[in-house]
Amino acid sequence: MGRTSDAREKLLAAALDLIWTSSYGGVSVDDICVRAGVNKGSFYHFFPSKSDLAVAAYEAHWQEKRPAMDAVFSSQNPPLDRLIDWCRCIQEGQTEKHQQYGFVVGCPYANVGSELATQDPKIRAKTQEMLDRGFRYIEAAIADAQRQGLIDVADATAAAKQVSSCVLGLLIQAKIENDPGLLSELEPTMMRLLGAKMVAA
Amino acid sequence: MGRTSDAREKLLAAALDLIWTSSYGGVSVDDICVRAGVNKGSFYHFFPSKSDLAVAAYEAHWQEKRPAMDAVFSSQNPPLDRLIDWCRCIQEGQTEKHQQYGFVVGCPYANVGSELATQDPKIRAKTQEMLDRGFRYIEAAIADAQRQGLIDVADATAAAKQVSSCVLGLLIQAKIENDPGLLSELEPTMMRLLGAKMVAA
DNA sequence: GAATTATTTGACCGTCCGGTTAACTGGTGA
DNA sequence: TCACCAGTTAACCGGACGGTCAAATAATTC
Repeated sequence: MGRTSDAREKLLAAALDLIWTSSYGGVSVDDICVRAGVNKGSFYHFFPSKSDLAVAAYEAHWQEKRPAMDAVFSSQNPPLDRLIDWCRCIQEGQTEKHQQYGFVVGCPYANVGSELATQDPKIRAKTQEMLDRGFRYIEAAIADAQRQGLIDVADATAAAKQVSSCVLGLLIQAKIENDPGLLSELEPTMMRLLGAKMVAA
Repeated sequence: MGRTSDAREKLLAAALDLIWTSSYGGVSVDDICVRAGVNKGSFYHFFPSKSDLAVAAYEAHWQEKRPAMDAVFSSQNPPLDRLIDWCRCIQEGQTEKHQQYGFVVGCPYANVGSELATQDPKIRAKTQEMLDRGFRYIEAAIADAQRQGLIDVADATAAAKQVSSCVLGLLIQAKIENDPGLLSELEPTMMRLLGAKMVAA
């Protein structure tokens, strides 16, 4: 009944792309509509507000990236390799964006979270939820590594918190210095934090 | 010749306060003028643009905080104590802001840097400069600690980079979760990263 | 093919945005 | 004392902002 449309999906993709490479406040609803090739009226047919679109866009982005995360953090993969592979994914992803846009763009969730944490409770909570989903992968990998005696940590959950914070921090630093090269420190920082037993490559 | 005025200082203080607790994009020139009790015409008498005010406000903030930093990082203070004291300063500062405003506000420099890195080159560069000033204190403390055999690091500069990234990351995380309690991890994360020899408190 | 309904269209709204202007004011230095 | 000029005032600008709406349209179901 009624006609069908891909306008919703086009809006989600346009919003993610524009906000990620700029900022929430720096992108207008008109900008998003133009990029998506959709009229403003249609925008408000699908989303009640700009912030609702943002929340939906982050959810959609996660659903798209989830299979890749599941692959990297598969229990088939040795725990420390999961973390190392993930570091490489981040580094490659950011390097690609840097080549595309001329900027290190950072973590899409942390970007808006940091921008709007004190202004928009809905977006703050969503950002927290998104980051928590990533956190659980790290936590599981670290817990496995701990069980297998590969690392030297007392509390796997606390260590995972430290690791995820450091990743966030390095991404911000790389964004501010606009230097994707900083991300080569991702893996060594992580391993040092975990007291990983060094093995020859 | 001509009259004198404290409007400039009032504008700097208002801008820092409002932008820190909200965001660059979330605060208008009018907001800043109202808070400062100054007319818009006066604003543009002292500053050519909003972003120029922001840059000046961060510079002023640093000059104000600099004596405290010099005290904490004094060479009189043992190297690891400098870092520990600094962690406590951050924690106390953020807790105070949290009580005042109901929000963890994070690092003022990193906030705008992250928001505008891809949009405003002048602000990106200034943010990088501000963070680098802080970095040098850390670097010096870590180099001293290394010389005194208090920590286990190969490259003091690289270790300082890791430490400052982790601090930034923890601040972002605390802001997004709006929980100043996360900042109690500041010191343990740092010490772990440095391979500090544990001493009884 | 008719009835239904999801989608599209684009003009429109009031407000706020960063920034400008020109006339005015009053403290300061000579 | 008085000329000078840094600082103040408030009205003003064009355009962009997030959001609304009623009419038009097309796909789907029966």
